[in-house]
Amino acid sequence: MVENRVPDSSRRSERSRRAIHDAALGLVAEVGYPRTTIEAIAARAGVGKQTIYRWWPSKAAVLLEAFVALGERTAAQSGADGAQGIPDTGDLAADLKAVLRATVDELNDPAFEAPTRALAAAGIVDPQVGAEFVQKLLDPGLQLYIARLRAAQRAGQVRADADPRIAVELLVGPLTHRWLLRTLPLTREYADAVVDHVVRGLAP
Amino acid sequence: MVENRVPDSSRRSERSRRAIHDAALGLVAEVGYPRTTIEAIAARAGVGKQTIYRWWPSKAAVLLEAFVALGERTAAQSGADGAQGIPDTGDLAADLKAVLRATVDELNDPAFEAPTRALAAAGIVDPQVGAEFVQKLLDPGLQLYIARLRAAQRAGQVRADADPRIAVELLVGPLTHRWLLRTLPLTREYADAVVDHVVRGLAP
Amino acid sequence: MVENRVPDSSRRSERSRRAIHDAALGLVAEVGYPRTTIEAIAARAGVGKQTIYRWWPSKAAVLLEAFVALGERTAAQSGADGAQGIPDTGDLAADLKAVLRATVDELNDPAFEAPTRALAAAGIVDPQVGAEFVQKLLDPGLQLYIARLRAAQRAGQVRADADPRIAVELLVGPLTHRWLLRTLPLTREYADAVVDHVVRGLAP
Amino acid sequence: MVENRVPDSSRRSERSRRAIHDAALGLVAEVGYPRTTIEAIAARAGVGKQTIYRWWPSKAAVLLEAFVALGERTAAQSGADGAQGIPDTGDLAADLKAVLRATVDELNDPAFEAPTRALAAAGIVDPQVGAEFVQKLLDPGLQLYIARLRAAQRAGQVRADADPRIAVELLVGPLTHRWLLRTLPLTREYADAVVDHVVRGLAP
DNA sequence: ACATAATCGAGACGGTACGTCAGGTCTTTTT
DNA sequence: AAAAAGACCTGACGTACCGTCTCGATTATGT
Repeated sequence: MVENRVPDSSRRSERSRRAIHDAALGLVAEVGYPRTTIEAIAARAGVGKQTIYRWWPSKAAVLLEAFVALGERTAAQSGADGAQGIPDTGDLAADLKAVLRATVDELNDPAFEAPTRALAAAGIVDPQVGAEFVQKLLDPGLQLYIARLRAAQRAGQVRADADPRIAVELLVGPLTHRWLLRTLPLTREYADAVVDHVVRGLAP
Repeated sequence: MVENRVPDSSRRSERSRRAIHDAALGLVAEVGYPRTTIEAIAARAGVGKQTIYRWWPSKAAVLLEAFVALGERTAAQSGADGAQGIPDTGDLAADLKAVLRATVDELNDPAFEAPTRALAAAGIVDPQVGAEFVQKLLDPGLQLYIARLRAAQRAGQVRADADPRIAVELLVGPLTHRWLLRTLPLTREYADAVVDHVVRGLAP
Repeated sequence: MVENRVPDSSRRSERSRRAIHDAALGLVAEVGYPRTTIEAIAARAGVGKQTIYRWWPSKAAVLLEAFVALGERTAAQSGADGAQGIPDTGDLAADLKAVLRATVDELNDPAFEAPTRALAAAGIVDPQVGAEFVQKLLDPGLQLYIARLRAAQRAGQVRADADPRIAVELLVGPLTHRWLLRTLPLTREYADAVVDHVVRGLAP
Repeated sequence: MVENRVPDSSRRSERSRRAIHDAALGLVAEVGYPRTTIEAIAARAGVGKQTIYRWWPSKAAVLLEAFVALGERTAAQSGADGAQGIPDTGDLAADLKAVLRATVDELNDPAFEAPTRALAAAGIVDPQVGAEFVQKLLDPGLQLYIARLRAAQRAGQVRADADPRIAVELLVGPLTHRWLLRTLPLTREYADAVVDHVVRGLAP
């Protein structure tokens, strides 16, 4: 008979969790993901190793959670105003360009780049991690595009038979491709070009 | 003063190199990339560890070379006829669909999937590896698309001001996105849909 | 700034320590000292290598401790009666011969010979090891001789101005010399001859 | 059937042999015996490793030969006058003290100490090496003592029934003991004390 | 208010793999 | 044929982390 000890999460130390998040993010930024070890995270967080193993299944899971938490904190701080959607000025191409340019800037920001790359790579190899990565980090963003595209559809700017989920990938896929594989530099001009092509393809 | 001993590659054992390639590919297929250790590769190849460290900078480099060599061998075997280009039946969409469907099948083939994912992930994290990955594995394929798109341009089926390099990414990016991040299943239908959208966007 | 992590010896596993002792002694007896590797000791003891590196500075230190522990166990077992001194029958030469003959036998016993030679050799080269060797294994024995010689001095059988510490070396040095350097076979007769000469030289 | 290739020693390069001797002695002096590797000897001597393996069975053998050769060169240089024997002034004790004091000085000379200790230790563990060590380095010296003691016997200063070979060991053993095991500092006074005791024991 | 039970920091433990070093053999090219 | 050079297989080195485990020392309820 297996014990299957399930820790009592109501007793969990919030203090330790935060310390672990911070240590993980700090280490990834400083020495890179592969050299960020659980041992080092524990040491820097002033925490026993077991405390990490008790609550997370893998190093990637720790970093993923830390990253999500960071995102939430940042979002909560900057936007008490509410959920940031994609603006709707009526000009679909312009709206998409505005958002994708911001995405380009973010992807080129070293502070975001290192952990994001690490998580993406981990998710590519480990489906478990990948699923969480997509669900927690990627999907929320993509939903906003879908909403905006649906609005454009209702406004008659996009063909009615186009599947918005596919349309998002037409926009985001090329950007991701360049960024992940570093085929060519990821620029705002490139984002604009992608939007132009895609919007033309979606026109009624 | 740095020593930087450079081994004499003219004395290199071709026998060992091949054995290492085979061992690396075999192990990745059997136990997966992360559990493929240099120690195990050496043992299976009947080779000293030093022989690996002497000639390759990392596990990823070994696998990459092995994979490229495998591709070359396969190509040489199947196509004594010559370089496989993308067919040109005059119908751009149909031609692209044919090739991308084959790509979808390949990406869904477990035999190819494991090592390719591993290499892509390694390349995402390590620019060195990434550059080689792109140059050796990705680019040759992309060049074929570019050639076909240029032909279409000359035939007046594609807008003259469209940049073929960007056009390729519009096609390949979305596929890659789905495959790498596993957002949704990668199907032939999806490939067709992508082609349709992109070709429409490229039309004069 | 040096880290110099000192392990907490109160948490040390006595089980492992004993297993390591046994493995070390066993291996030295079976394959000899130079082919007794730390790796093999760890494997045979069912212990991680780090557990050895954590507590001992060198292979020689392990063997030395194991040998001393063995000696203590043997002594505790055979002599609950108490400390074995050198007998004092009143006849100094006879008493010394009795003990030195036993020493000769021990040195000729293959079970003792191999590890003792190994430790002696290690101590000759490494002063650290040598000091411990002398202190733990050699000195206790020599003290007994000194005590016996002092008694003989008080009994008027030895010149009052003779230094017992030097006298011991006159006895033990020649034996050690033959044994270590294998100049000639080490026999009981030789021991007797040495005693005779030395006792004559010490006579008042 | 074993090949047992015996190299043709008439073709041997005297140049290489000397270079190897020098390299071995230099390295032992600089980094100590254990860290003197065959690889390093070959590199410093500008010689292929095989050249060493071809002519010597072990590292110890190389050093031993180098050391003997050095001794011969030194002897040939200083004493064209002839073989250095032990002086015979008629005063046995004084003559022995003179020689043993010189020995003490030599043993305390760092330049001699390192290689001698290394060779002694190697010989203690490996009988092959030990035999050569005794024969080439130790015995020649001891023979001189034996000759001097026989002369003293003839002169009636030493008991006729004393075995000179044993007498030598009574003299040399204690010195060796102290030096090898580092029980106490090896001083000229100690040498004198040993001589006094031994000579008294040998008196008729 | 306190007993009791789980979490916590700490870190020793059995392991696996790392990347390096050297050993001794073998092959190639030079002398 | 021996020698210089050095690649090769082997095996051990000492280190870094892994994930598990035990050990007091805090908490943090729940009676």
